[in-house]
Amino acid sequence: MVLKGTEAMAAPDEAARRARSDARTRQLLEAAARLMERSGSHGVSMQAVADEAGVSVGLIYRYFANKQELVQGVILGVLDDMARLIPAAVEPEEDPVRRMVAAFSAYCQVVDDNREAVLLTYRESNTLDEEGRRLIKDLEVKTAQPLGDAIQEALDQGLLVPLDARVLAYDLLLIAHSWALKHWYFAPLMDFADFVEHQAALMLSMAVHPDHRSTYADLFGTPA
Amino acid sequence: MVLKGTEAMAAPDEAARRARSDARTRQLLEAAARLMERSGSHGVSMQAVADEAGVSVGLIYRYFANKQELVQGVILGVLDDMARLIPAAVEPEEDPVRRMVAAFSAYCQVVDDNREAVLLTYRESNTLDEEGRRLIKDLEVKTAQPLGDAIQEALDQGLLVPLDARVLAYDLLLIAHSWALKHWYFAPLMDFADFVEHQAALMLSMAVHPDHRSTYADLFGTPA
DNA sequence: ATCGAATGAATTCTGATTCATTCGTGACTG
DNA sequence: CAGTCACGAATGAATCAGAATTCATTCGAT
Repeated sequence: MVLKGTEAMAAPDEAARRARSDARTRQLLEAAARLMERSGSHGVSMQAVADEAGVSVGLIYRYFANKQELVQGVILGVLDDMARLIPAAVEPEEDPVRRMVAAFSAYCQVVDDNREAVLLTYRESNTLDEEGRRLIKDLEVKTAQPLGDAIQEALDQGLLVPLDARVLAYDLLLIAHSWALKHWYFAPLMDFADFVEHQAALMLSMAVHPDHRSTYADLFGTPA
Repeated sequence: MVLKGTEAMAAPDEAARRARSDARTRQLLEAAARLMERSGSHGVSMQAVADEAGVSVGLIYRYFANKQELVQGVILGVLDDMARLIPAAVEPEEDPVRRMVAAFSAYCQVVDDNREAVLLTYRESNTLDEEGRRLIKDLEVKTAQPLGDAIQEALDQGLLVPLDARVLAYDLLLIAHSWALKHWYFAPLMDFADFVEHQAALMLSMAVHPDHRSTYADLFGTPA
């Protein structure tokens, strides 16, 4: 009876504990992200993260085994955001070419919203262990998936010139990243909206089959 | 007379000193580059650099005020290589479109030869101070110059569709970098030669004016 | 004999990690 | 119902480690 009693209690207890623990984890990751997006993981001490989160250093070690795990958590958080937001943006579009543009725009938007975090991914992923790097690569490939799918669809429907969907998808992913990576170069030339429109127009003039260009005239913009 | 004598001596002395000092500087930078390209600047101690170069730690501080200056030296060295090699590769070509391809190929080649160093640039440039970052940005822009010039020439001769030369040049620079940045993704799909050909073909199908495509049929390759 | 070059042990700093201690809460008992 | 017991959560000062940097000393060439 006593045993059963503690078991019955245990379930809700356990749930409550997990909820509180998840909240703490999120709180710590948010604090770490705020700081690291500004100064990189090496520029941020565990003490600083603790201060930012309003807790003590020791507590961090209850939730993350060491600093590397904390950094990895921050990066995975950003990639998770992308993996959620991009499919959502693509979904409403019907036409494959318009899906391509939607995916690319959404990707750019997420990059713009997380510019520093994208840089963090490039800066820090090499400091992680093999396992961590694999996770990050897998997630990144996953974020490119909607774009790749749209391109493949468009190819299948004969809307594009012959090309390798995986390569084009990754080129575009990289160009979206470049809004963060080379912001110092692009930002003086154009604002974010121009960047997206211009790059999307380049992509389309490159990829869309000549027979179908007229269908998408509205997407081509008026460069230079 | 004594004064004049020491002055007369001073000139050759000074030259010899500078020569030896330059050699040391190069020796140290090469050792540092070898190590850092493998493990990033944070993974390499001054002691390790000294060992690799076969000198003592203290000596490094005679040539570089601190570690940051050493890291900065390594990065600037890579960019200097690029600034030298790329113009040389472009120079022999006459036709602007072929100059574009030559510049892009050369850029890719330098990236391939210095894959780890390119990564180093992305990883470490944020750890430098404002002055160092400015230097690096300036040099990077300079390496994109030959490509940008070729594009502008081609534009002026009406060989391309209307586009912004600066943006296209930087997109291509980034795609060349991607051979290092995303090597884990591209390398399983294709070898280096395929990468260059495929990406160059994409660029041309994007940029070359339809009226002139037939002129460059040999460059388009046969994708997918 | 002089002087810059080179050495490397000692010093200092920085910041990650630990752990003995305290806190807060919920449960049990008399 | 007050008292207190148990236990996980939280603290933060102390420890530890790993480098960066310094500097008193030695070396080698002119």
